[in-house]
Amino acid sequence: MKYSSSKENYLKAIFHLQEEDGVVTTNELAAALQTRAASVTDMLKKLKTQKLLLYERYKGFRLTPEGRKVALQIIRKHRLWEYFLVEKLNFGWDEVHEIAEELEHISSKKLIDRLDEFLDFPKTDPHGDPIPDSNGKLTIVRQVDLLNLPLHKLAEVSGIGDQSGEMLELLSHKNIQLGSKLEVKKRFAFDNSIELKVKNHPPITISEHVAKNIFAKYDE
Amino acid sequence: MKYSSSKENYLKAIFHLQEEDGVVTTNELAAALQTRAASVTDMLKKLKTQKLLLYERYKGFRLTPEGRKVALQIIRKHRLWEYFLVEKLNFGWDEVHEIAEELEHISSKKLIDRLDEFLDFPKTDPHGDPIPDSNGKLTIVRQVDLLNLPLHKLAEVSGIGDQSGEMLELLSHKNIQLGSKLEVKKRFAFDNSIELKVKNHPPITISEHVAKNIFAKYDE
DNA sequence: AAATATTTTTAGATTTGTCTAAATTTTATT
DNA sequence: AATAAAATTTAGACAAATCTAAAAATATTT
Repeated sequence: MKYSSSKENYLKAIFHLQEEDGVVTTNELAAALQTRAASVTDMLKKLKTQKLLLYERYKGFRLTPEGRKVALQIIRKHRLWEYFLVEKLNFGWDEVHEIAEELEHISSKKLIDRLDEFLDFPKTDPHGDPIPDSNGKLTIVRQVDLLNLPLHKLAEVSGIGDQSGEMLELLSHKNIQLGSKLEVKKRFAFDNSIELKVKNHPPITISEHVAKNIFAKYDE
Repeated sequence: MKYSSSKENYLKAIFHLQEEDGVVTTNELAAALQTRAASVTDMLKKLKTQKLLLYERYKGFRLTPEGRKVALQIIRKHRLWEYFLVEKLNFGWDEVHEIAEELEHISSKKLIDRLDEFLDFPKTDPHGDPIPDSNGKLTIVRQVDLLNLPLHKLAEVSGIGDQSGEMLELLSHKNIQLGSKLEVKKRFAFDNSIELKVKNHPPITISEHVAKNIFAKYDE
């Protein structure tokens, strides 16, 4: 089935807001799409008749499995094009969004699968967001602090909580930086300290306090 | 200025029909765009108010310089995307047209100039049609038989008139085939025979009769 | 040049997506 | 629980692009 660019944009926006908030409201969606609440209501009714949305007036709405599938295809296209623009055409990661907003509505599935192959099946876009695969399956990337990272799970450092000079000095000494690949080797119940293995470096130990302030992401 | 996909399609179709026929009629255009004559008239009026078309009712129409410029930008985009699809994504030359019909309406000029660079500034698309440059300038490709090919002008064999077995045998022996790059080194007034240099082969001589049946294209 | 045929245009409708303003429903507050 | 506030929906309108059917202009044939 083919849908208009406008419908695709609604589906995509609902999907994203659903992820964030759990529930989506008409006003929220209107704000996200830079349009009016009345226009949103109109479109919700259309999406409902096409069975892309479960919707009852005044009672809120959410995507059907089919609506979710369509949304994921758009997101796949958006993120693959962004990757292409940055990696092949040398755009900066901050200037690709607008162009990808247009490219994501090109309909050919074959095109996007070939592009995926050409780019060597990237797993995330230039902003670090995951790219759904050809079947619309999204590898969920969990982001947790190191206290909650499962044992022996390979993860990538994606954020630092306390960014004080002291913390950064400590991290630098322990060879931990954004993008570092690491895994938790052992936890000590006595003081909740953690033994870590950072890729290409010898094992180290960090305190509970430090562990709480390092965030890492991993495939589910 | 940005124009709707529909307007861009009209401009492109008028440009192509103008090239072919010199004059374009409402019915012709309707046929080319798979639409009705009444719809064409409606759009012609809109294009006129936007100064993209010179048009008087019942009296025919033609593009203004501005309309031509817009048409050439669309054609540039179409052909660059076709080249990309064939050269980078391994599509067959016969399956790219439809996809390029969508891609040609992506608006970013920066995108298309970067793509051009990425593709190493190709001069023609996979069908051999010329790609307008960033300023909308179209390198006109002349196709002539070898009797009329200017001396020392590098050209590419693009067609064979007499396709008899005898002719093909002769061509094969002389290492001439579709796509061969060649130039005329000398003409002999005595019998109108021609000395040719085919790329990567020693010089050869062909008769007037043979020369008349080989067509080649070159940049003007 | 009159009659006929063809082409082109107009008039009026339709569809998609949007809008404003008013009405309705739900939620929050006194 | 009554009232006020906020959110949502309806009603009616508009622009873009298209359509059908009828009218007008041009071209062709007798």
